Amino acid sequence: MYVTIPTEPAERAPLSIESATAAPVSTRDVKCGAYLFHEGDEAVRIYLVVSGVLRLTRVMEDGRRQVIAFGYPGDIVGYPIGDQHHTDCNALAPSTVVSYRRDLLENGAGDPELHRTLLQSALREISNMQDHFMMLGRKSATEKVSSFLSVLADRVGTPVGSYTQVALPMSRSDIADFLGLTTETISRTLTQLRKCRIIALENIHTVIILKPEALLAMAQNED
Amino acid sequence: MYVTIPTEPAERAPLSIESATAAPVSTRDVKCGAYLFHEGDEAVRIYLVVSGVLRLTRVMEDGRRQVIAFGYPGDIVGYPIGDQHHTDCNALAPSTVVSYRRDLLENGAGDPELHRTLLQSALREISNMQDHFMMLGRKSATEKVSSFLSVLADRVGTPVGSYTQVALPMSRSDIADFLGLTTETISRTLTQLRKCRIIALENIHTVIILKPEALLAMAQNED
DNA sequence: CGGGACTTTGACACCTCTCAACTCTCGTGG
DNA sequence: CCACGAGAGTTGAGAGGTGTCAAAGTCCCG
Repeated sequence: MYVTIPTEPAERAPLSIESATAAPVSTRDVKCGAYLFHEGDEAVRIYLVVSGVLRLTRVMEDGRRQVIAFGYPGDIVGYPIGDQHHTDCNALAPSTVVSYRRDLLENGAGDPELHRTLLQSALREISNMQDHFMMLGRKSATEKVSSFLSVLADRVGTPVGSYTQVALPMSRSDIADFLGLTTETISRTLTQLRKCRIIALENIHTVIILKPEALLAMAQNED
Repeated sequence: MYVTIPTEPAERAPLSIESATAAPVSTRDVKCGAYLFHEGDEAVRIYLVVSGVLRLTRVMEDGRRQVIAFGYPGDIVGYPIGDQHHTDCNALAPSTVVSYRRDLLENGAGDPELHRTLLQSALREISNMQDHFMMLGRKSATEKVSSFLSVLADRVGTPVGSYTQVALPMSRSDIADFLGLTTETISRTLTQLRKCRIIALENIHTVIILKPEALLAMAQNED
C-alpha cells in the first residue's frame, strides 16, 4: 500500500481472493512479527496478501531505514529483481498470504489469465509508487499524515456508528519511516489533528475519523 | 533514471540497443522539447531510450509538480497502467527511442525472449523506485544533489582529461522537482560543492566532477 | 543589442529535527 | 494485587536546514 489520494475512484483489488485461489496456489500463515522473506533471499515466490498487514523495509548502510510499503489485503508483495528479494518483509499482525511461483509472473507458466493479472499488478505498483514520490517529495508533515489516514480509512476502515475506525498495527516509527518523518513529528501531527476534532484516538493503535472531509482537505492542503 | 547509489556495481543496460533492434520494432526521433506522450494518453507503445534525455513528470491538482524520472539511454519509459500513460514525457535534448507494442510487455506476442527482458526491466524499475523512496524520504539536500551527480557521472559522464564531465540538460527546477527540493536549494548546494572544489561548473548545464570519491562520500553522508 | 527566462545570492521565517524529560502501557515477578 | 521496568508514545525547548521572498546577475535568442 502506498499513499496515493486517487483523483478518480480507484479500481481496487486487481486480484480478488477468489480468482486467485482458483489457480493452483499455496496459502501460508505468517505469525505476527515473523518474516516472510529478507532482503537478499532468493525470490522463489511472490505473495498476495489475503488478510493481516505486512511491512516492507529497506535499510541504508548507515542504518537509516525506509518503510517501502505496507502490504494490505489485495496487495502483492515480493516482486523480485533477478532472482532476489530486495526488501525485508514481516507481519505486523497475524497474516495470511497466497503465493505464486515467480515464473507465473515472468512467463505465465501455462496460465495466461493469471499471468496478465500479476503483470497488471506490477504495472499498477509502478504507478502507485510514482504517486508516493509526489508525497515524499512535495508534501508537508500534516499533508502526509492526513493522506496516510485517509487512504487507510478508505481501504481498511471499519464503520463504527457514524464514524470510521482505522487500526494502526504499525508503530509510530514505522509510519515515520514510511512518510519520511520522525516519530515525534507523527505524534505531534496526530495530536494536532485530535485537537482540531478531525480524528480521535480510541487507543494508541486505533484512530477514529471524525471528519473525513476535513481530513481529506488537510491531505490536499486546502485552506 | 532514478537516483540509486548501488552497493554492488549495477548490471546496467538490461536491454542493449542491438538486441532491441533485432526484433521488429520502430524507431522514432523526438525533437528537443517535444512530447512523446501525455498523462491520460492511450498507451499503445512503450519506449526504450536510445539516445538523448527524456523527462517524466506528474502534477498535483494544486500545480505542485514532481519529476518522476529522467529517461537516459537504456531506460524504458511509458509503462502503462491499464491502457493509459500516467505521466507526461518530453525530450530535454534531441532524442531517439525505439518503441514496442504494449502487448510485447503484456503477453509476449510471440517473442518470449523480448517479453522476458521487458518484464525484468519493469521489475528492476520497481526496485530502483524503492531506492529512490529512501532518497526522497531520508536524505539531506547535499546528499540528494551529490547522489544525483554521482549517478549521472557513472551513467553518462564523459572523461575530459583526468576528470569526468556531466551534462545537465534539465533545468535547476527539474532537478529540484526530481529530488524534492527547491531551485534555490539546488543552486546553493551546487555552489557549496563548487566551493569545496568537489565539482566545477563548466557552464550552467555542464558540471565537471573534480573529486568523485568526495562526491560519493557526500552522497552517503560520510563525515 | 535588448528583453525575458533562468540562475544565483541574500535575508529571514518557519517547519521539522534533535535532544531531553516525562507519561503511558503492558508484561513480569515479587 | 501491586510494584517495577522496559519500551513506546507524547510533549517541550531549542537548533538547524530548507523554503520563501526579493533582488541582482547571467545566459540565450530573437
